Amino acid sequence: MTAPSPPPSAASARAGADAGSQTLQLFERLRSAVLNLDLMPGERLTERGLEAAYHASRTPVRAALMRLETEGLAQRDGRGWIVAPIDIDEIRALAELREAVETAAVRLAVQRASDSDIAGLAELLETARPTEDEEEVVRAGGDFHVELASLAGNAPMTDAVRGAMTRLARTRWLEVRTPDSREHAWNEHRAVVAALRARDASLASELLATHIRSTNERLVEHLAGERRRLRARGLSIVESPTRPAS
Amino acid sequence: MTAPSPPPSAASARAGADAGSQTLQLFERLRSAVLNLDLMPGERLTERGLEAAYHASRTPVRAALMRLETEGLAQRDGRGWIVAPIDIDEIRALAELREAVETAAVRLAVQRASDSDIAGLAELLETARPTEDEEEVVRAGGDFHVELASLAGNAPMTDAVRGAMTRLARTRWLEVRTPDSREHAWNEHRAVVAALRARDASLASELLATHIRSTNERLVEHLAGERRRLRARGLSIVESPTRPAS
DNA sequence: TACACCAAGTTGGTATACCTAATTGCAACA
DNA sequence: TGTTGCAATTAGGTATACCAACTTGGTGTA
Repeated sequence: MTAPSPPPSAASARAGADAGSQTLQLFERLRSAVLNLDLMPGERLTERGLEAAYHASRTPVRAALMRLETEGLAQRDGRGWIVAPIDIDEIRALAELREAVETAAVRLAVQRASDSDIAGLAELLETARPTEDEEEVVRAGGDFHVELASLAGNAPMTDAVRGAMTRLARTRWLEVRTPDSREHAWNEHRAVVAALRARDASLASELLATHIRSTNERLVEHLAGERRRLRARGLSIVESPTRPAS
Repeated sequence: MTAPSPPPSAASARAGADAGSQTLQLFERLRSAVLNLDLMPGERLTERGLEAAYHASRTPVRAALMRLETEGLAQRDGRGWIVAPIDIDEIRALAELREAVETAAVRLAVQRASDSDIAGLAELLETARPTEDEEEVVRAGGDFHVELASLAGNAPMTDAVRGAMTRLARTRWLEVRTPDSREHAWNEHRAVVAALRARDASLASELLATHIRSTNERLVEHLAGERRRLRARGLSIVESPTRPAS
């Protein structure tokens, strides 16, 4: 196992220095490595390997792995750890969850969001528009959905959406490859904001549901179609039999 | 801090013996202590105190605390830890999340659940009926909703419902105090199963939404009303200003 | 009496040593 | 040649020592 990110030059063992910073930084670095596919889905992770690669001791490594596990980015594999595989069934399931939660959230947002809240969301959308940087587009797309959900003023709902977007983050970069689909998604986002601004809960909800569903369908089709090609690039995509419960 | 559960008589430091068992047992004991209110909401937890009280070392204590944090049963408080307070706004928010997720789940269950799946759920309901033990009723009530959600065959949805029920577990015992409300909730559960059996998605969804909403309203009213009395019993209930996001 | 200041204790963060289970490799034997 | 068995290695689980930040209590001075 090699260090996916350049290790800090002087990560000397300053025990206890600026509390939590070490653990948080390590977590962020591991998280980025997983999301950037520097650590490939399905890859084995060993605590001692990460310890060496990131110049941290096992305690913060374990803490980071546990946090990654709760985010669905790492999993236990027997006694050990693996980077969470990309699971096409999970992607489908998360889309269903998102549709349920986000449509409910936007209905609440219609009631609760202030005009300035909505203006802020619209602004976020506008500033994200011109970006050509793919990574930035993906991040902005995820942010939009999280910000939209947050207008419901319901923290657990926001957390649920954020969690789903995190789990989907590694695959969503696939969907924005073409400028077409990029433009398409952006227009749908704008339509949702317009309906929200018009305080039309049913329209906003319906537009959002359609957006989530269609975007996900394209993504899943793409993933299934490109499966062979992606595998050749070292990215394996599993398809677990639908498990009724976790 | 005293040991809320009887410490194991011979919890000698058998390092590494039966892997994970120590950590899991500690987690379960801490979790039970929180859910049983042996550790009171808002109470300070220190890693060294728990280490001493439960005869475990800090490593599994920290792991257990981190897991409790992801379940919403413990929180960071500055550098330290506290048992998660009972937050009436969080309860309201979780009810909204549940309504969104569970109604969507039951609609999916109408399409996907087999007759035997539904029969199993009905059986769970029947066997839970005669129980007079309050704690058992609460557990069964939570189990019902989780099992119902699981019939959608969507693991993230099931996890979301389970997580919400866990966060609500410490307050739900309040709602079943009267045989009336107990009976009431049980009847509503039965009606949902009947609609599910009849493959009537809209009816099942509507019944479930009403059930969740009305049960939660009763609970929140009760909590607000009994706030003073509960505080006298050492149970403080906070009401955080609605935070738009976590 | 009030307040500034310092020392001791407490606490979470980190590093690391040790334990046992599981895996791996090789060798001896059938 | 295939299989069994043991030893070395690896890896996660656990215990614990040490660090720095923070808290607390008391003391001495203004």
